[in-house]
Amino acid sequence: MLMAGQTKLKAEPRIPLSRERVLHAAIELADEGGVDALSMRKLGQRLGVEAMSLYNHVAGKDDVLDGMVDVLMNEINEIVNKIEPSSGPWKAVMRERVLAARKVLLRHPWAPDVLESRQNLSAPIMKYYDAVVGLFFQAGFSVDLTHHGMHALGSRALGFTQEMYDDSGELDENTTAMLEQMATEFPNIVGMVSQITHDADSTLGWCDDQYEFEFALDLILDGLERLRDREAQAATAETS
Amino acid sequence: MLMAGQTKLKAEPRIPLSRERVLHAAIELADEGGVDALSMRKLGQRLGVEAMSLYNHVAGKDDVLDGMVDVLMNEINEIVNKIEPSSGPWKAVMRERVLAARKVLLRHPWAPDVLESRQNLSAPIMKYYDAVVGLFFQAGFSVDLTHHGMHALGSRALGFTQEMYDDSGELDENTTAMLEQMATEFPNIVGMVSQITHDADSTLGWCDDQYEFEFALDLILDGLERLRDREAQAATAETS
DNA sequence: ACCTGAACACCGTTCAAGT
DNA sequence: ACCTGAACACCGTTCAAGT
Repeated sequence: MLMAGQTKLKAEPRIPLSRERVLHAAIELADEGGVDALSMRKLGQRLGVEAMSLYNHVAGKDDVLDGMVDVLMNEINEIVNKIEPSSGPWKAVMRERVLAARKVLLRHPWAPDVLESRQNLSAPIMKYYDAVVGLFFQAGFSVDLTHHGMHALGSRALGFTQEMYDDSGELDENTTAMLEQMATEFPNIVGMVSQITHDADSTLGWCDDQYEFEFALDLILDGLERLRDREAQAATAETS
Repeated sequence: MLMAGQTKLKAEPRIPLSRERVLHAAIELADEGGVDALSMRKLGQRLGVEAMSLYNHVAGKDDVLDGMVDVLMNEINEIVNKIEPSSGPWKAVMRERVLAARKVLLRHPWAPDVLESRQNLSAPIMKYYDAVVGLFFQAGFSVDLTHHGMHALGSRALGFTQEMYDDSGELDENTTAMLEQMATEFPNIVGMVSQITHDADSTLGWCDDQYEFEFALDLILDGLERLRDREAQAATAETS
């Protein structure tokens, strides 16, 4: 007899909990506040439920993190698999794939951290790497060179590298004063930074992550291609 | 009057606490049990003191982690600075430096994690990078190319890369059976792995981290050198 | 100046209890 | 079958109190 009143009072928590809903909430939480903001208690809170209820749909926090990666990788796989492997030279295709994956990853700042922290052999990740390996094969790379290439690319194959130096720092009058102080201690770095910022129009944000990523990616892909051609050349020389 | 008895009873905790002693104990703890095993409470326990006493010598846990990195980097700097920059071709010198740094890092499994987790601009790290930048300059690299080269190397300049795939896995009869199952889902990876392990003498540990690291390092250094030479060639062509 | 104990605000996870 | 509340064993850090 109170049914009407009940549905009116709280219409939100009608959708039943599920593994998928938990994972999506976890991704939202991490997108907003970073991986540190993700706790089982906050996750439960966001879903309008006690933290302990989550354990009915998820094995524990590790399982949540693994699941988040799988959701993300499925999203990436769906996108990169639309790229036709024979739509152009192998390098262009590889580039397009990697940069498409990167685009997705950039929307999820927690992804590099989480990806690197786990021993990752889940199906969606394997599926991704399998396609990359396949692309090398199709381009005539030997098994060995493909293997080394995968290692050389490392996390770059997925579209990211953990940046060691965050140089998005603004160069206000404070830091420029500090630069002079540092000039004696780190003459080469200071020389490099000051010359680059002087040449550019803007003094802030003196390097472009995207550009640097593509530079290194091309460096590696070009190098691998050269090794492939050298290998092929050596093989034909042997038979002649 | 009880002094003799006191010194006999506990002779160990005579050395007074200090920032340095805290940091070295932290490194020991992390070396043994990984970074997760490092807590302020356990750190205090190891030093025979209440956790809260540490705060007299250290600002907090973040400061401990920063300090650990600095201790490590000082050790590395001391070693790599013994390498004479003009003792050979730039690439050989760079290689030797990077691999020497790597050797130290390999003794501290927590280092990659901690290094990547902090926004690192401390003096010992800057000192390290400054020497690398200096080496590029000395080898005739332009400011821009040096800059891109630093980014391309990334954490590799320090001697490590966060491995995405840990393939030290042993291939026992269990996993080989699994491989066949996976063959349909990940044909390229399975093909690559099986062929490589078949060619090699041993079926376990089918790749050598050190070899892969050096392969990628050489790939990048070779690529950078080629770009440097092309730049120089373009410059002379312009003047003639 | 240095160390301590109790306390606070958090964690992940277990378990018996509820419906 | 699913959710809850209390509890356990941990965190980092603050603060008043001791010496």
